[in-house]
Amino acid sequence: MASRPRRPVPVSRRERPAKPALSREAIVAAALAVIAEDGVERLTLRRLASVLDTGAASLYVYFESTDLLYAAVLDELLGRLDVQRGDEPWRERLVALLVSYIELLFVYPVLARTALVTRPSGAHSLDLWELMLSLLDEGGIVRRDAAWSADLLLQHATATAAEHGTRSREAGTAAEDLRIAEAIDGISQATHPHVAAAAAELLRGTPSERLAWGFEVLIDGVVSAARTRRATRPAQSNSSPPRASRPS
Amino acid sequence: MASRPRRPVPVSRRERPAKPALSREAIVAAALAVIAEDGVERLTLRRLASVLDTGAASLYVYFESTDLLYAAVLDELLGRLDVQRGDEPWRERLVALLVSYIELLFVYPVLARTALVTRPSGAHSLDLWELMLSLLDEGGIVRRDAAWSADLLLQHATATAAEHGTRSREAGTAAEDLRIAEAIDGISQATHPHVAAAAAELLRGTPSERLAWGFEVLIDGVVSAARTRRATRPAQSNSSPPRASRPS
DNA sequence: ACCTGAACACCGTTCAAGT
DNA sequence: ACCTGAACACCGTTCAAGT
Repeated sequence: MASRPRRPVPVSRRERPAKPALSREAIVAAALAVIAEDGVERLTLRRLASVLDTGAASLYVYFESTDLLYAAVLDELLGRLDVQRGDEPWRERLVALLVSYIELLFVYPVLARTALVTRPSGAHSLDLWELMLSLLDEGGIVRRDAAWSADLLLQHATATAAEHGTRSREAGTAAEDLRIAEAIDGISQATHPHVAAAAAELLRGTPSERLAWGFEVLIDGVVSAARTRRATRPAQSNSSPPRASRPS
Repeated sequence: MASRPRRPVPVSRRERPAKPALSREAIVAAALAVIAEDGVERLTLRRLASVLDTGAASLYVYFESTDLLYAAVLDELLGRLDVQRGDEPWRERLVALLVSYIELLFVYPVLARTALVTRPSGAHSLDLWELMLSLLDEGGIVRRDAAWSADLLLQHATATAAEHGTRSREAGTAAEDLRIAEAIDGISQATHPHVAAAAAELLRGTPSERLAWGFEVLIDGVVSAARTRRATRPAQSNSSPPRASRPS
């Protein structure tokens, strides 16, 4: 071991190229390495740039903002989603897909929070949407409802991951639980009878029980809404109204 | 919480006292002033401290973190929520309440994003929960479902405000729309037939149409789930399982 | 066109030293 | 206990000057 130099001095062929060429793919790959090494909270432009042996400014050639970078990283991670399911009914497969999605996001709450605002639009997100829409189609949900339903289900999953994932990871979880418990203790039976009565229920259930319940409720709602619409408005027009304007 | 009498300002020579005493109330009031003047994006500890003529460190005597401060500010804003409704049926009043809530949060997307992680637990949030639970009770939703349902409905509203409020306010909205339109244009009919077919539907509808649809679906789901549970598990135990453990 | 160092304009939080 | 200035340890983004 004495003969082995601690650090390979520059040779003609470097084993680890000091400076890989920049590209969207290389940046995303480096981001995954940073996440694996330091956790997703440490994924900043400066940290990422230092791994790539450059300055943060260089990354702006490939991504207009950190949010778009995060979206690309999440899209890459979505490629790891295990979506293959056998011949179960559509509803079970849909729930399984959503659970996989949320479990993935749970590990990266920062990405979940960004995804709420800047949705990934890469190839793997497209695959996810395709699968969700095909499952809803299998379930007999009409196309218009299917599009909005997929959006609703994904938003629910993303928001739950953003909320829950963060809290479970931070040191403040115990303090947060205490704060909520205190708030509940202070509830007056006289002024807030329903909250007082429901307090125990609010804290009840495991996260996965609540998650499963939430998905069932959403899917029930989607099925029920689709049924209602079919019954009351069978001749719904499919012509496109003008592009949606956003409320100020 | 009874309405506090307007603070009798001691008539001194100063029109604007240079240094009001610090307190949770004074800090929240100053935060509302900062928001009104500079917008909610400018609500930082440093900015807030400068309005209060002190250093940011002083605020830590009253709030452990910015998130808890934001939660207190949002709770105060929830006091402005117009919740009085006449004798409409529970469902209409519930939707109206949720729409009011979301319209409020729309204006303060930063607070909405924080509320997703650190829920306000002040007096006005308690009032909101009380009203929601009483409406669900009126709708015949059993207690356990009511608690989880209120949570689901509020999370949906908060997440929608966090997502949409931000986007409509930022300069990047047009760029974001363009990005999505481009992603949709690039969809292959061969590999993603359902997405291609649903693309138009995905962009359709005004925000308020989608919002209304979402609430209807959620409430349908809640009603449907409650009905199913009543039918299939009438003798559900109310004993408390051990405190929920969070998935790692 | 791509890349860079340096600068710009900020952050939240902690802490020793006051009162 | 409350308050403070200063420091600590960072941020994302822009821009002029390179190649």
